[in-house]
Amino acid sequence: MGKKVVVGMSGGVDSSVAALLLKRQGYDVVGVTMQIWQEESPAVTAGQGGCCGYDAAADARRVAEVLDIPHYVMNFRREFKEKVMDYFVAAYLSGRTPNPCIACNRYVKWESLLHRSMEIGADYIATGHYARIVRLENGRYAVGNAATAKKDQTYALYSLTQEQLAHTLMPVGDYAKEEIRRIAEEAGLPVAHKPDSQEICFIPDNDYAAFIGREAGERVPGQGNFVTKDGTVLGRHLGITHYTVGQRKGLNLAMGHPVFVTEIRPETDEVVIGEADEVFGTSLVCEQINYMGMEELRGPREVLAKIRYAHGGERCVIEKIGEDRIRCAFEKPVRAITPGQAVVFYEDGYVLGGGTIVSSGMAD
RNA sequence: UGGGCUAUCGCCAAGGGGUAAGGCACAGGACUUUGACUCCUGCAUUCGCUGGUUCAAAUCCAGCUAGCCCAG
Repeated sequence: MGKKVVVGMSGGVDSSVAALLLKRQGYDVVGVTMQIWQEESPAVTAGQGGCCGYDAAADARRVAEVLDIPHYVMNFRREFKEKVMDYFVAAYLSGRTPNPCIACNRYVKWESLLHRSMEIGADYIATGHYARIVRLENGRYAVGNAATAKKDQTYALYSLTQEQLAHTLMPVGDYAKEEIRRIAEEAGLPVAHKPDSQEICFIPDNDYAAFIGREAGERVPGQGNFVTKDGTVLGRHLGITHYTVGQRKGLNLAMGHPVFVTEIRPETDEVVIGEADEVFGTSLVCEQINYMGMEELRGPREVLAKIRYAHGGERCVIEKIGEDRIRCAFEKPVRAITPGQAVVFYEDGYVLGGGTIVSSGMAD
């Protein structure tokens, strides 16, 4: 028997094929579906696919049967609630825009799932992410770009530690999405044509402001003013949790031309509105750094940085400006640098590291 | 209550006799394992009200109403 690997099976095509590929490679594969959030009625979540849909466990079990591998369901609801949902709400309450997928990967999928998998004797955990684990010349592990830039998910994986990477497999990263679907189809997997996941899994109706309202109750900031950079009041807004930097829709401001959120001020409950060109910035500062491909950042270094999922990346120079603080100066202005979102640094197609954006700026 | 001006979609705004542009906002969809952005589609049988002229009026005429400006 080969090495034992626990595959996190979401019930979607990608993780199903991950299990299939690993089995073919000779691994001793165990399928595990994580229960992570309190399921709503089937009517609400029906049709949700991929990452954490309602019928996740059922679909995963059917796939496991076809693959003839054992399948278990592990309860991670407490971890998910604390590390993902609570973090998500707290970030919005303080005027930042969180990325729950990154938190879920870091704390639930890797910390919790990996630990429990080790406990049951696994050598690795595997997921259906479109990314590759690479070993660099400096001996360090890093997440490398998937074969298909279209689905690349390295951005959401920048926070993994060396230890975690050493015990992680991502077999799907070598293929394009179409190839994965074709493999699933040829193998007769019942989820071959299941739609891709999208939106925030624990907010099926996508009304995240309402979700925050239910979760935080009295703590939700009330209405405030829309103001211009120089303080002119343009109107009232529904509360800062309803907005994010770069946002245009839902402002209800008929200025004659599109206007955007350029800043959120939690201290005064103000949402600053500006022109399209005012949402661009040329620098940012990030914290809570995770070093991946590089062991440490000593001098200034030119890298490619992504400031959101699905961002093509922009050349910039990163420089350490404090313990756990990096400043990033972009070659060209980038749009909507948003506190709370992650910035991920790349070099030669792999992740050097990344952090959480705390502020943005123009010029130097 | 002397004079002048203006009244067209939620906001701004074309149109000056031939059968209601456009922008913003808004709604729906696409895209998307985060929020956004972006893209596509939709959005006044009707032009302050009432009459009149005309084959035909948002467009011309009259009265009314409302708002604005200048005088007082």
